[in-house]
Amino acid sequence: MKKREKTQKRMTTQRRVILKVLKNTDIHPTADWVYQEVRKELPKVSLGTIYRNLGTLAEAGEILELNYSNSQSRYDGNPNPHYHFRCQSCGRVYDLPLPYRPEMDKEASSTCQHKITGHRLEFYGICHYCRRANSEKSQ
Amino acid sequence: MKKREKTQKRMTTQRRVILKVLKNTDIHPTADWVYQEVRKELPKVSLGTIYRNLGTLAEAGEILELNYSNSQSRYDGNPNPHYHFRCQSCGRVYDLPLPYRPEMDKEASSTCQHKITGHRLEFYGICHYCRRANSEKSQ
DNA sequence: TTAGTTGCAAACGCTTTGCCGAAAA
DNA sequence: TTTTCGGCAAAGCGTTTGCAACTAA
Repeated sequence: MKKREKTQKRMTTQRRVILKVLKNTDIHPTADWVYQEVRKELPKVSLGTIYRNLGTLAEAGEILELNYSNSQSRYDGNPNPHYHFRCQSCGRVYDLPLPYRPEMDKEASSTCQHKITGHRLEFYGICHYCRRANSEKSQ
Repeated sequence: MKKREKTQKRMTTQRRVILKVLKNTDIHPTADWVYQEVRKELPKVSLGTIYRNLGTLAEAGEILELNYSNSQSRYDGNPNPHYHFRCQSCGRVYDLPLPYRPEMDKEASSTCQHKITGHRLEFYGICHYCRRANSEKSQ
């Protein structure tokens, strides 16, 4: 029951380009990758602006921040809840075409006294790209 | 089927105390909390030693590193796969008494070409402790 | 006009690492 | 004796923030 932020958000050129970049890729990029892309269009943009806007957009529910793992966050232009696969070899993140299961929250709620509002599920292993690279290497 | 590390690990006083501290709590502490606890017994221990040993123990499969979220890692003295609940208000992590579901890996595998070896599932919301604190505050 | 936003650079916080003396085996 | 490990402090790295100028509304 958090009170809505009072400050209203402005649609700036920078925010528009950042959002566009994110909506047009499915690689779940890091903040730095977004920075490099946005720079192609707005050469003077700063990394601080990228972070600030990614935060603003995530807070507004327009994108997802995938901050599993304590190294870098990755961002997803698709804000609908869905599951991911993360490659332990290269770090890439992929979407998985699995149905989202809100009933798991209910099941979990019945086992404890916490108020459960959602869950995050991430699979890991070796991605098809790295598997191929490895089998080529070992030949 | 990862190849065993060649270098053999020594059981030092520091490592023993760190492991003991972790096995005797269920709060999924941060490295710094472990540091403070270990210092009560070994006042000269350094934070670097804590981090090195937590890494070694996690690699050896004796503990789990819960590095969801890109802030601080938390550590779990129970190395068996299980699910957690994280409070979005205070950051505490709790175990959930839900059965672990290895069959989800098979189901996910059938939807893609990646080699899936496991998954991590974390529920979130507001913990019972914070709920109580909030309702008291608003009275 | 005015309150949110930007670019810049410095600061931050957690974690890792290099060095050398200490201690397991 | 050999080889890993620990204490210390500095470095690393992704991210955040303070500030003055700028700009959307």
